[in-house]
Amino acid sequence: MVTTQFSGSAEDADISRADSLAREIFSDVANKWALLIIETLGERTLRFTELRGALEGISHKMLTQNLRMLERNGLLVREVHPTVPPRVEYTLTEPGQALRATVDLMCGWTRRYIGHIEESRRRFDA
Amino acid sequence: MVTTQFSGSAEDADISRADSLAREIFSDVANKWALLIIETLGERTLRFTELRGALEGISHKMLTQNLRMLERNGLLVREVHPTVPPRVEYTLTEPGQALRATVDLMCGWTRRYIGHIEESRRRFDA
DNA sequence: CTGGATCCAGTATGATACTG
DNA sequence: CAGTATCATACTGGATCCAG
Repeated sequence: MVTTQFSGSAEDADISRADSLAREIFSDVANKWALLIIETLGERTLRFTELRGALEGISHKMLTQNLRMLERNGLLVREVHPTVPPRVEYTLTEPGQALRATVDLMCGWTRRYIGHIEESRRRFDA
Repeated sequence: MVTTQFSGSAEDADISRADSLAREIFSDVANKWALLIIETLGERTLRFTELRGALEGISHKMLTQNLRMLERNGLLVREVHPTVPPRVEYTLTEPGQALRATVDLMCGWTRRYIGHIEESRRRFDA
């Protein structure tokens, strides 16, 4: 990944820069709420409050922070309708949709191994 | 996922229990270090110190914590060789390997969109 | 409705020292 | 080498209040 490592040439500086950037992106994206937002927004465009309801358990602040972060990375777009009261909609971009595909797989993985894991935990906790 | 929701029947309790378990698993797994460990260990069995070297930036404590958590969930096995000095090896299980496949995709995603993202960030930060 | 700002508690994390 | 325990600290995340 992340550890791309071809090295040896004169572009070492570029490579390590790209690596650290990849790390940074990975750290941004590889967190519970970010992935859950991507997953939820994958199905359809949602407003702030709708999203918050769908996520269940996320705080106002967390949602805002993560949305800003995802917007900054270009994974979603924020559309403000200048009405009153304001109406703001969040939509996944193409990169966001692409990421969503991988999140779907993780969700599928969870469903598939949930039994395994529950059993493993029982054994471990004993 | 996570939001499985068939509902309506008498097994609602079971379903919501499964959902909360799925949530829990997802929270465990969807974090930077856990995924990076899975990814690194995917290539081959490693010892504690090797793993720590490969990850670069992780503290002794964080590594231990995450390894315990992954072991508890049955994503990897911890093999202790009773020699002196001790030798402990960590290997991905089948569920672990399966998860690794999805992490690989995330890594691929990062590589593919790293340019997009860098550009998006520049625009956003202005 | 959306979201920024602030305050504060709880937790995560790192450094260090110690054991087998 | 691997791992635990302890401690100090930074940071995260939640609650609340205010504004457009």
